[in-house]
Amino acid sequence: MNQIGSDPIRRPSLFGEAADRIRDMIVEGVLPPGGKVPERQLCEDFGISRTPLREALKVLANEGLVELTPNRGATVTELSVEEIRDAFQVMGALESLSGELACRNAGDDEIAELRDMTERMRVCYVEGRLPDYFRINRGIHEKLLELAGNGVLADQHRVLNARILRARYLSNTRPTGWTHGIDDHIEMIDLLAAREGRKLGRLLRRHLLKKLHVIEEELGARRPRSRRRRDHETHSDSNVQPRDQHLFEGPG
Amino acid sequence: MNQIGSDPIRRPSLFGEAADRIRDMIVEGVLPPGGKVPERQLCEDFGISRTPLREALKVLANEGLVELTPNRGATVTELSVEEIRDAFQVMGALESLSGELACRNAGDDEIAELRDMTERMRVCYVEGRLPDYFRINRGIHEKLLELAGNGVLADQHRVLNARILRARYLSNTRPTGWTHGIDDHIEMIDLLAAREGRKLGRLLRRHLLKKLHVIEEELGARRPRSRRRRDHETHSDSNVQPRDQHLFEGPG
DNA sequence: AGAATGCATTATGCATTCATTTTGGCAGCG
DNA sequence: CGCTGCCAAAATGAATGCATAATGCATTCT
Repeated sequence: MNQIGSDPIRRPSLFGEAADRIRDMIVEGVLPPGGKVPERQLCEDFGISRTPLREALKVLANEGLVELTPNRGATVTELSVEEIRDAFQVMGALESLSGELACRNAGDDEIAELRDMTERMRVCYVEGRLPDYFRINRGIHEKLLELAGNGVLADQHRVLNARILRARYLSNTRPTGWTHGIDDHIEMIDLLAAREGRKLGRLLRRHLLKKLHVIEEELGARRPRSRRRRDHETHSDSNVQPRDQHLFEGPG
Repeated sequence: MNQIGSDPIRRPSLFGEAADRIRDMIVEGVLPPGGKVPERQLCEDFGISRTPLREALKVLANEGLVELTPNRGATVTELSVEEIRDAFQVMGALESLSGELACRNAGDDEIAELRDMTERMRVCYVEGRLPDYFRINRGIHEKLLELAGNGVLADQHRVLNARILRARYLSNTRPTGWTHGIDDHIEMIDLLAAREGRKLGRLLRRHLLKKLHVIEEELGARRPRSRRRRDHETHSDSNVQPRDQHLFEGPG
């Protein structure tokens, strides 16, 4: 995320900080889905007045993390299985584009750097160091996004990422089906080096879909903690929506 | 955009209205790119105080329409050729997904409705009624988005649409190269009826890219009214970035 | 004379205050 | 015994006030 020059913009603005912190609290589940956002409480915790905090809430509402109901304050948006699926579908499209663009813009040195990161991630994988694994994994995807060189894409990705990370924290990510990630990432580098933009895009999409299915199984196993009374959406725990599989795999 | 029940949420909130109005003013060019947002002035015009208006500005900043610099207020973000290209690339990915999902969810009646809309649009085309043409055109894309049944996608689309509409108003959209739209739309319906999701997705992407090229030519012809001193981005007016063409057309 | 500096004005960010709505509880009634 | 309407307390939305940083201009120094 390098700017052109040295950071010309800093933001010690209270509302920006408040937005970041509340966003983190929502992502990490400190503020649970469906719960009210304690405006007064947060004001005291952050040591700020209501004005900047309310400005932050407006932004978060626009990002889809909280819901503002007139005269009834802010509540953290629910995390339905459908919304998680929706978010992953969109993220798949964004990452696909990210991969295609990265294929065009990446230099050999940057590809080498990514290959190195992938190798390091693989080591973390075999050594079972999850935090480092996730950190490098995130770094790789961010690097691809940076290589894409599309600011608008970066914006959309960042906003959507918050909504998706919520799902991860919600399902508490036990490393189920955690195995597929490595193979995909190795293939990513090869496709990137071969400048196979469209194939890389499709791979990124499938990669993301796998993550979705892992989370769906997690949530299906431990039962979606909300609105499961919508029983017309028969969520059979064994076979989770193969139609999406078909949709995204598609004909090669 | 039908909700499930009757609209449970309305928002007579001042900040929401202010955000919408300022957004429109920016999109329509009333507030020119690079210009300052006259906070005081708008407060008087809207008959509201500074608080809700400032909240609206925070939201618009998050949408990328204005830029907030600490202690120096809000300025309308510049519209560089690069950003327009970026926005269209992302929009291409979103509409592509929209088409794929719509292919899965559309019922025969809805396809018939879309075919009817397309036909009416074609009539407006041959009769040269531009406003109606654009209105129906927009309606078709919105209908596809609705059929996609992905709320997150709808959100992202709506936000990005504002940034893209700015470009259209900026280039003042003379109907240059205006002809291709019809053929594409007829093909869309056929692909939709044939449930060719991926092909429809690719078509929507190409369709959007055509629009981009039209705008790029408009802007290239009448010279990008800002920051053209960045001459390392050689914008040859004749041949506008064929690499994107290749990127998005791709191998069938 | 041109440029730099200090002062006054303005605008911005945040805190505080005010009006309105919602909510919880209680009394009255069915 | 349960339900409805009313009242008080809390909370929310918006307006205003205040301290600080930025802008414009006049003065002064070189």
